[in-house]
Amino acid sequence: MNPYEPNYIEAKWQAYWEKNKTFKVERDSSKKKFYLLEMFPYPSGRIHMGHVRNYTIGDTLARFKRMKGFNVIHPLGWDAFGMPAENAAIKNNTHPAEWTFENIRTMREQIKRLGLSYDWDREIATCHPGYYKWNQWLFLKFLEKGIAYRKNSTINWCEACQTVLANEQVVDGCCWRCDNEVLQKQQEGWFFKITDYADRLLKGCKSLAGKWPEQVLTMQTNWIGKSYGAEVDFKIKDSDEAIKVFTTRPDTLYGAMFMVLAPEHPFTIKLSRGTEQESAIDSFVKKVNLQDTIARTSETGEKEGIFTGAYATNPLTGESVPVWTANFVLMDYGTGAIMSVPAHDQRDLDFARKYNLPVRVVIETKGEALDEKNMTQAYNADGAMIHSDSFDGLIGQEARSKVCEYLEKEGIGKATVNFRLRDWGVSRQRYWGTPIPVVHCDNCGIVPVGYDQLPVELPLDAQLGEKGQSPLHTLESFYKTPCPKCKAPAKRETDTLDTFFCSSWYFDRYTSPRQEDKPFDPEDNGYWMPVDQYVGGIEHAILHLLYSRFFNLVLNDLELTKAKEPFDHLLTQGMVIKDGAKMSKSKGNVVDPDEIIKTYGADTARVFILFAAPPVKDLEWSEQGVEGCYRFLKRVWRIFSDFVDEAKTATPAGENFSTSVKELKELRRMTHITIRRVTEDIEKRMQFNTAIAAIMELVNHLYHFKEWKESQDPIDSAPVIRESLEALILTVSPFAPHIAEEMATLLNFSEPDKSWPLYNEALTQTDEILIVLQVNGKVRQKLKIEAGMSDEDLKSLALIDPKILEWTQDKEIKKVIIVPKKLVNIVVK
RNA sequence: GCCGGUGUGGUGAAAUUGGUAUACACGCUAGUUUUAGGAACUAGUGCUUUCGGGCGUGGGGGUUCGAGUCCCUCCACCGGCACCA
Repeated sequence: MNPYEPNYIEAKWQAYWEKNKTFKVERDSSKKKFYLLEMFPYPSGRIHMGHVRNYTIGDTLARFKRMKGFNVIHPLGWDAFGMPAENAAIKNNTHPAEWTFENIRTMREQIKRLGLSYDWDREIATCHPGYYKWNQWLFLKFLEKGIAYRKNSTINWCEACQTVLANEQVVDGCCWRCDNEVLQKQQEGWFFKITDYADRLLKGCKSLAGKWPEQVLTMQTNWIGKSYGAEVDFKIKDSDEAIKVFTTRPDTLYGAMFMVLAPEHPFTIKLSRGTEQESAIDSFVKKVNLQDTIARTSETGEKEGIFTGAYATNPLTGESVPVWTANFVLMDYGTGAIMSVPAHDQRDLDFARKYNLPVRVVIETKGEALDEKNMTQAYNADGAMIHSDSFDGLIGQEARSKVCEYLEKEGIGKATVNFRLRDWGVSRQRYWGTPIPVVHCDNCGIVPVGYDQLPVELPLDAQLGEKGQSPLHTLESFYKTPCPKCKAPAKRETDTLDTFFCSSWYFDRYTSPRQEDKPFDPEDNGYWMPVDQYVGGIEHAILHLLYSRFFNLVLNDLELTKAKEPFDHLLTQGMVIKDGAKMSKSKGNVVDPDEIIKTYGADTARVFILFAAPPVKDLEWSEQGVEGCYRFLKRVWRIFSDFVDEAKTATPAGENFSTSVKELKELRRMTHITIRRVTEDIEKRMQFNTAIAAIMELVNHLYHFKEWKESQDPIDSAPVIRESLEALILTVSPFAPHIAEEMATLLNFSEPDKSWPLYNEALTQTDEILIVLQVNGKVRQKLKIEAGMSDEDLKSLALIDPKILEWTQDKEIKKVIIVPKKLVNIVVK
């Protein structure tokens, strides 16, 4: 037979799959569905190893589930709007659309060379009007529902990208995309009320426990940042107004010795008027405003503050407390004002010491009593309340509840919760995105574009500004439009939507990608959703994965979708590493997938990527490792070739087959053990590296079997060999589908033969089992015994074993522990 | 600081329920074959040893007949959050 020629085999099968639309699926309520999805790529130019890893993991699972009889939907599309297209367009003097579609063409071909089982009829590109029309449609629904709203606020601005960024898109004070420093600016824009969904998003996190990586759930939980506490009113002296504070420690209220307002708090300026602090406050506020927010909110930043000149009343002690303002209090968390309890909060203590403010201990410590005058470490653990009137003695949660009850009764406060999560800013001052479908009219204000007027098309004849400014702002033919309501001349919104909008529901669109009258068909969506298994990088732990969960809840409320969560199971794959660093162009350590495919074939690339590390771990690229996998596939091909003639016409050994030849029994056992191991490794553990290792062992065994057979008089082994080869082909097929298809054809498989093989438990058993004999927990002997031997017989056998006797003679046997089918441990003294 | 994760041969890794530590692969060594290189095949490969054995899963301690696995503690590295009241 011919040598293994991956290029020939792979081209042949890829053409076959394409021509026959092998992986096209339709809704079929008689079949159990499985939705397998990988995070869709940004068409950046060419695919990289990270993509290959992502899609290989997904494809292996998709193929496995298909063989298991599921109706598997496995789509791919393009996250096609976004900045890089604009940057490339400016650099190469082309148009973002041209650049994007050219990249899609290139990457699509590359992806096809990997032999991935996609239903290409469901392909989408988010920059296509047929897709973004529905972005706009959804935006209008959000507007109607009050989820989308406009406000003027402090926003994150990236000067390099010339656009606003959402909080989730600021990483360490820098732009997530270009890594330039992010500035704060006052600007009006569109926001989504993700904060309204904070609690439901949090509850969802709990429901996903065990199905999503714990790390991702923890990150989302922290990002949402729910804290339980109380809102308390501190009456301003000589005024009817009160300052509202949020605290997580109402049990320390008796120790609140002063208050601190954020410099931006309206009361900061207001309270200082008419006091001697007036001008000092003005210059302090000005100074803090000039401070960079990132530096201001870093823990190492110097705490600076100043007295406002005003006093308020501690509602429980009735004492007058001075009201300060300081740079470390943030306007957008809680109420923008805090009560300071220096004895029980480190920041407050540092501040009190710096400005000589009083300290009072109101929580009893476990160890040494605190020294109010000299303490430098605040005591922030729970403890019994002291110096707190009738509350004395109450501890922790109970203390906090009792204080809240009292506050509520007196009408001066209440128990409340606070979130760290902020609303999602979605306006982008960019060109290559979804136009926001509203019109600004001098008479009518903000007017939504009619549903029948969608899509508001992105003009393709626009010229990008030199610095990347969006041409929409200056393109009259785009923005000049009559008001949809009063028909007077008006101006279209020229900002576009954050591209994360597109990726927040694309998985819904896949369920009916060509639907023309709605974003997707509810029946299709109800059948296919949720995504059963989502595969992607951890970098979207918060961004895309949180936004999508939020969208899904809104779509639930709009009665467009039913699934409670969009992604039932999530697998976050590790990075691809070479020479100790993530593969990247800037590090110059990239390996081109095309080159690997050309040299070794896609099957080798796939097997290596799955074999080198479990999916969740980082994967170290190794050319030698790739060669090892190539060698493995060549070994598979060769052993198959050696046996194919004998096996071609045979009926595989089945239930009723029996033989007394030890080697044949052993090969059958190996075959069935392999099926079991591979099945469980894929299905229960998603550990493809050990699944492939198991197949390697089967192949090694087949070589040994062949060697044995050649040294014997001819025997009829065809049914057993056939059974083994079938198992080999089928178990290897999710990993290396091309070689598997080729071998299946050479063995004349029929379609039903291609379903996932079952193992026979009885055949995985041996007649003889190996028992480990231990003395005091140390291995001293290994014994082969008959499988049916009783514990008693085994014990006697162990005790008279000469090797064991060497260790037990002259010693008292205290105990003998027998673990069935595994070991005997003799405890001596 | 808080939360989460990781730590096993020369290397990537395995050990699923507390039961033979290092499966599978890479590399290396020797051999067969080959004009050579390569490839393929065979054997060996944790450390140590007085050849009985002893030691060995980041360090220390504990529970147990038995610990890579459970508990305590410390160290190193990675990731996230962080003046969040």
